[in-house]
Amino acid sequence: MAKQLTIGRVAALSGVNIETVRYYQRIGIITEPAKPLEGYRIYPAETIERIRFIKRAQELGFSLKEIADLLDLGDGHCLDIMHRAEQKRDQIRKQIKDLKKLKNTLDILISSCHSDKDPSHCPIIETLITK
Amino acid sequence: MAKQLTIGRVAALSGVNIETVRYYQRIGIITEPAKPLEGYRIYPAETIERIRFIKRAQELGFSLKEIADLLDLGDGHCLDIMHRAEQKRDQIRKQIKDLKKLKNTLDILISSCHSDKDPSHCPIIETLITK
DNA sequence: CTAAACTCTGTACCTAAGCACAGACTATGA
DNA sequence: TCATAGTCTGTGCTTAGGTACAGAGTTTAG
Repeated sequence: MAKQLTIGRVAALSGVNIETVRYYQRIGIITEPAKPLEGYRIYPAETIERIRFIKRAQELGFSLKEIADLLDLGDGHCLDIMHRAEQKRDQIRKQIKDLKKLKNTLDILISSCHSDKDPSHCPIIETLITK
Repeated sequence: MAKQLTIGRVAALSGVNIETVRYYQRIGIITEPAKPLEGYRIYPAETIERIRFIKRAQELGFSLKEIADLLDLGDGHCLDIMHRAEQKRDQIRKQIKDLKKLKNTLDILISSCHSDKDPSHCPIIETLITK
């Protein structure tokens, strides 16, 4: 019998831990094949594609929940998908903005240390305490 | 008897949930006063300052673990504190860089949708599937 | 004095994205 | 044939930062 796609092979071929495959099944983001009366479950090759899809979408910053939505959209209209991507981009934009503000604050605090010559008095701690 | 600082007042005055105070005690980031033989625990006023410190440091992007370290540094040298702040700034810098890259990728994908006139074929899905 | 409000203690739950493992079963290679 | 390796099922643990009780005791305001 030719090598069938059991769960371990699916995991190896898609580059994830076997428990991750099971986890994806539990949360319903991939389908668990029916268990044959004897032997192990056999997976269709598309499962591997699907897991790779999930992993790449994760790299784009999508959560598994969001990816589930994307997958439900299935062969939906390009406009829908684009809309999700735009929302995600807006989220990321906002995150970048917040982080820049944070960095700015830290920059100011750090440079106030540089200009301070007394080692026992720290402008950062000062700022954290009084406000 | 004048109003004593019980846990509920500490929480109210420092602007956090009462359970948050208990949580901070559990993880050892603030000290739980000894329980008197009768009555409730009474907190020193410094506890309020400490919680405010923690909250402000959180706003600067520090985790509770990192804040615990900061607090352990106590009246440490300004240079040490500055060093922590610099490390945090570097982390944030990297985060910003990663997010920008992500945004860039999304920008490209989104604009490829705009230029595509077939609604049943989506360049984003295409990109996620094939790679 | 009594009811309402508060505290204490311990435990369980939440999200997100998995990882670990025990015990039973099954398949495969030599 | 038999050891090794893989699968199945169920459950519990992880990080981070909390929140949400229940049930018992305590304090306080009216």
